[in-house]
Amino acid sequence: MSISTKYDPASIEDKWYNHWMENGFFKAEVNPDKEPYSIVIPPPNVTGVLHMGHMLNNTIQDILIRKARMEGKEACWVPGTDHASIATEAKVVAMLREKGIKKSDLSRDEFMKHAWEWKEKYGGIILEQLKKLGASCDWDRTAFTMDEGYYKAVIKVFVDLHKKGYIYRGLRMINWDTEAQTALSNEEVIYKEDGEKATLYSVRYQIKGTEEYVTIATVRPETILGDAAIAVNPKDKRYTHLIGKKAIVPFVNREIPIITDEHVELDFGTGCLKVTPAHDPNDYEIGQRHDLEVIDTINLDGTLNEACGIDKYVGLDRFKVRKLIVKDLEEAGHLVGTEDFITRIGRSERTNTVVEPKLSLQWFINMKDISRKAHAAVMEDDVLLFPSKFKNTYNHWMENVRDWCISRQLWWGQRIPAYFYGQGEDDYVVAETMEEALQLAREKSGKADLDVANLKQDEDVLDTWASSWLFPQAVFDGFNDDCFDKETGKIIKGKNPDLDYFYPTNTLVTAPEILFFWVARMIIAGYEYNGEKPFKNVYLTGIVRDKKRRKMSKSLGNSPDPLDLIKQYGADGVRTGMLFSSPAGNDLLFDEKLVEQGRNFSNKIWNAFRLVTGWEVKDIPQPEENKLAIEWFESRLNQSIAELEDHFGKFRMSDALMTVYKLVWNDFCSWYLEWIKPEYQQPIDQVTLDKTIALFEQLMKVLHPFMPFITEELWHGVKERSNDPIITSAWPQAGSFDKSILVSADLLFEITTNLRNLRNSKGLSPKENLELLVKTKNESAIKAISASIQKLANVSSVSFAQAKPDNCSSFVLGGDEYFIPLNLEIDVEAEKQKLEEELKYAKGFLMSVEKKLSNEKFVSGAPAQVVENEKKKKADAEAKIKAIEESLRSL
RNA sequence: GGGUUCUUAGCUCAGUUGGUUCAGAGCACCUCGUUUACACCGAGGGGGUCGGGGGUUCGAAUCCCUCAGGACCCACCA
Repeated sequence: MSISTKYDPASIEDKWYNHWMENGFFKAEVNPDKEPYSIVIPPPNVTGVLHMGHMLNNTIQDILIRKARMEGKEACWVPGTDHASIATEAKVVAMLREKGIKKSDLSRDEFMKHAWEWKEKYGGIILEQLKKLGASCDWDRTAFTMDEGYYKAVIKVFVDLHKKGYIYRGLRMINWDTEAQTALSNEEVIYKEDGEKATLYSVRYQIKGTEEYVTIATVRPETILGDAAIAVNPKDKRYTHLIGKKAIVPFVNREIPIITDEHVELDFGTGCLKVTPAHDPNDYEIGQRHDLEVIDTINLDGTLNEACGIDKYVGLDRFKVRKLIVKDLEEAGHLVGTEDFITRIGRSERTNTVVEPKLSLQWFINMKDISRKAHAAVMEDDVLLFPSKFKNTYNHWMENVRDWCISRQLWWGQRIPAYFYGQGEDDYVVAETMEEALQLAREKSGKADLDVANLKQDEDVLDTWASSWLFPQAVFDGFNDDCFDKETGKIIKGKNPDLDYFYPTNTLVTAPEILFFWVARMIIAGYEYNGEKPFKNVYLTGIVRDKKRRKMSKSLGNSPDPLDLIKQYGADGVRTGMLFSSPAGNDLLFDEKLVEQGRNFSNKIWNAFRLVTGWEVKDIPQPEENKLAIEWFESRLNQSIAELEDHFGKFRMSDALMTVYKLVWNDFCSWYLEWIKPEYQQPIDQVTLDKTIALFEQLMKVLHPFMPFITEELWHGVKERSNDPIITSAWPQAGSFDKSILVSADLLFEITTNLRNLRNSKGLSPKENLELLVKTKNESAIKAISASIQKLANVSSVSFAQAKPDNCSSFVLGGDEYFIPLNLEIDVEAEKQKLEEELKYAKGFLMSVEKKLSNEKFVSGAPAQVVENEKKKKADAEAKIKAIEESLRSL
């Protein structure tokens, strides 16, 4: 045999991927004769690189799409990338900085030119990497969320939602990233799990006209200069006498009122809260309730401004000022004390800077009404979440849905199509183009002489999610002018064949982290624009962690390079490795050993192939036992396929793989092949070989979605079939199976195992021939499998006996006794002990069964079937006990 | 603080409506084996009483209560 004993993935993976590509097997188009099956990829960041999370996620998608393709569906997997405005802009800014270019020195157009250049250069690397994994995406459909059509779709939706009254502009306290200088949505603010160390400062404020002081506690003393009030709880008796009086802000000597508000907690700090409406969300709300002045003392870049009233702080960073002011307060005698304090500081997901609450004019989508159908869709199982536990989370979020801040103070993204023609807050119009805007502006302002020069487009761009939430429609060009009706704000059916055919998509595979960021919003957009869900199933993968349960991250250095892994273990090995340990909805504890197991599995398959294709065929009769082996494996295969379908139906991918894994390794390799394998260097009969190859082909098919490369290679290895690749072959259907054959084979396997065990314990070589004598009431059952017993257990003869011959070892199965004559000294004591242990167990078991059966309440209360089963158990146990006792007696 | 959820062999997990020996799987582990597809292998084996306690029931890993310990989501105390 000249083929290597090791499977070498590197030598074939590119070959087959190119073959699939060249033949257009990944392409999907409208085909009325076929049922569509579509998946849209969760678009990775355009400048991102492949990490383990992508590997898991895309492996699952590829499995689903390949299976659907084999099932004869028009399988369409749309790939794409996301422009990821903050992340990408940050990268571009950093790149420019390295070149010595400041963003602030560039015009918007110049910056965008750099950004596009960057995108062209680095964008899409991640998609190339996905090809190495075997991803069978329809690459001709590759989408980008800033493509021209996509860009227009986003703008159309903004205009439409504004028209429908869902979009509004408002002054709100938002999360401000002082480094990226943009607003962030709540979801983009990260709080460290255990909080962060901070210092809680106690500062005293003098009460006007007295020598009395109130002491407040704060972690942000730099905001003192923006204080507008001191608040106490109305129930707090300690301060009742101060209510209505004025306190004096240190240094600036502003007089601020002492007010009461329920928000203040009695037992925190001193019970006095300084209220800084400009720099704290809660304080802002208190300010609203009490009509307090908003004194904004912090600039967009995090430095203090003139409003703080102290010249020496102006222009300094908030954290520097904090240090300075603490020192100043101390010197002035206002600092009463400090203590260490653990608090939860919000940081920007993208830049990691401490988020500054900031009042600012931003654009929002009012979520309450627009999300109603999307909420119901999940609750009523129109959209299914896997695992379903996320239904609760989804429900909770949707019930408390908050308005979505969609403006970002960046350049890289879809620019908000709002055009201002005056200084007033309301002096703007929203339109797709400058021309339309001009017309609208003339109408709204009543100034017919307005021209383009008088219009100023909003500088901000939209949140990235405000583009990716349209992904399922936009990738099929669902907002083009033909099918998107601007009057009704709906996508009309019958105008876009692609969309009509592939939408709604079937399954979305993504991470739970973006259930609200993305999934919920896509569902909202689906109902808003198509009046229909964007996908039927949502499979939520776990997070890939290392074996210590730490999240994989660059800084920890615990994340392997996926491409290295593929090089080392093969794409199929990596795919199966990832899947071995990813139960639905649970985190994947990644361990390279899993990938090793995947590689080993590839090798096992490879060697089964070598065996099956290595025999010489001769015109000889088919051995009796081979017929049984084939019948048995056919039944096992059908049983396994049924099980596999069940797992797939429930999105239990790990279990699905495990079913196939065990079928191949245990049933096919360990039992079937040993069963039919000819003696060394002996030929095989034609019938068995043909059947075996056919069975092997079936195995390759069920393996193909999991392991596309090796299965394609071996599919072509067993037969010349240039125009008939496995990727488009027909998925096997689960046929019926003969239960009696499975039962019969189980007995065969049990006998074989017992005999192997005997050899093991007696130190007998597997090569040594043994004889088997059976005492049974059902000789025909043994006769049916005796040839197979001889083959599998290396037994020279199987015959029947009425009593135990001398010098035998024995075992008991069911009510039957099996004797193996040995030319050895039998250790009678050991045999006895073994049998007595079995007897003890059997008797104990019988007792528990009898106890149940003698319980009248059980017999009358339990269903007839259950009682019947107990009776059978009793009879079986009795037969077994009898056989063991006989064995013991004859020792 | 509000909510959701989990705790089954050394590890990662199955265990559908309580009842077929339901206590399972894969990996790991131990013993033996250089057998003629594969040592990236083969054969065999030992491990848990289902987080603790209480209850319902003829019967509970499976239902209820309680305690302990995780995880996640939301909100957030200056």
